[in-house]
Amino acid sequence: MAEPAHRRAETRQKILTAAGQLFREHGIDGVGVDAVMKQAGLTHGGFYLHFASKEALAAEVAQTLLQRAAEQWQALSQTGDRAAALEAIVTRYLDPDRVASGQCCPLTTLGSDVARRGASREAAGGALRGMLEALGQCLPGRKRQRALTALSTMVGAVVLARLADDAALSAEFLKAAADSVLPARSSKIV
Amino acid sequence: MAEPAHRRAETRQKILTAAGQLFREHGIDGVGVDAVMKQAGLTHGGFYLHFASKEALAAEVAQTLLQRAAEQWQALSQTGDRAAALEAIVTRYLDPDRVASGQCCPLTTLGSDVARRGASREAAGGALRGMLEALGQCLPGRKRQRALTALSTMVGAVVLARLADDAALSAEFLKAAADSVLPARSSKIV
DNA sequence: TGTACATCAGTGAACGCGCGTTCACTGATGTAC
DNA sequence: TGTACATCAGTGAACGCGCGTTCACTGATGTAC
Repeated sequence: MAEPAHRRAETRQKILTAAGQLFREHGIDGVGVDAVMKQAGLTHGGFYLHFASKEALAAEVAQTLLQRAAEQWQALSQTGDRAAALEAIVTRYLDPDRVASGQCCPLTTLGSDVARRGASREAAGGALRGMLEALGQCLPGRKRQRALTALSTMVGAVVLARLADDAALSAEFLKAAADSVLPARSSKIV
Repeated sequence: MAEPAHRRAETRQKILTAAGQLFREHGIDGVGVDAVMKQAGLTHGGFYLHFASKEALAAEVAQTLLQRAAEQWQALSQTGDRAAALEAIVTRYLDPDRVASGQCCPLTTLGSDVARRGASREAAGGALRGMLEALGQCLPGRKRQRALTALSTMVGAVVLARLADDAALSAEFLKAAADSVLPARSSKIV
């Protein structure tokens, strides 16, 4: 089988995945169409069979990644008890290996690219609202206030960890953020 | 008078200032040498009398802005009592007007540019250490831990405020971060 | 089952624009006499 | 004080590379008979 339409969609997906990886690693301006296609195992000419322009690809990548991130948080926030859900979200988000690879939150890796292009501004807004909602469901007390602070702390920690020039400082940021957002944890661990 | 050497240094400074403004606003890749020179009131040809390349300019801009930011924090942290110093640092950093303009912390506006270019990586590290030190001097208790968290929260709040697609959400992030870093304040204001 | 044809995803050479960089020239400023 | 000359910051046209985009072509896959 492998009907043509199916193969086509598969190739399109391969391009999206390749771009998602490279854009987060080197920024949208730091990656050419040819590099994306090469990573996807294709040659650059075929790109325009799947996307109208590089800018259109960038917008779709940003939107897809942001939406997926928010959905993952919301899924996690609805399983198990609140404390466990929060811990799952936070430890995954602040995992040093994920931060070191380009796999981490698109807010931190594509944030400035998105902020500057009008394109996916509202996708970013939607993702922010989704993530705040998910956090709010896991947090006790003044949910809104705490969710806003927790998200800021986590995003800041990842940004700073990626910026720090030595691994020890990076780890300090991630650990301090986790301890701050998960108050119970500081006694659990040690 | 206006000896030639003096004028030359003045022009160089004008270019640095123009670049600092434009790079923070549109990203390093989003601004051409001609735009920088135009903003400085010159034509693009003269650029290479002052800098070896655009990349060299970018490195110097990043380093200058990062260093200045750290020095300002350190200066503030040594004046007055601790609580006042902390409040001065935090309210200035999270001022909505400064965030909305490109004037805010270079960590948040040039962060990803710096992280990706090897160039000014260690300047960023130095700035981080300086800012943590300044914060630590103003905070009570477990200084290191608190400084790491406070910096993450403030940086994250600014990043998210710039990313949010509506002004109300931006303001929420900034206010929540200020209230979180300045615990006394939540009762003061209301 | 086998052959001829149609479709279309993918190829890779070529185009052209933008931008970083160079360079011959200008013109203002400071110096020598 | 005035004139001729030297210096050099700044000008703007031109160059060339990189990269986004186009297009004529290929070759594999599926269909008709």
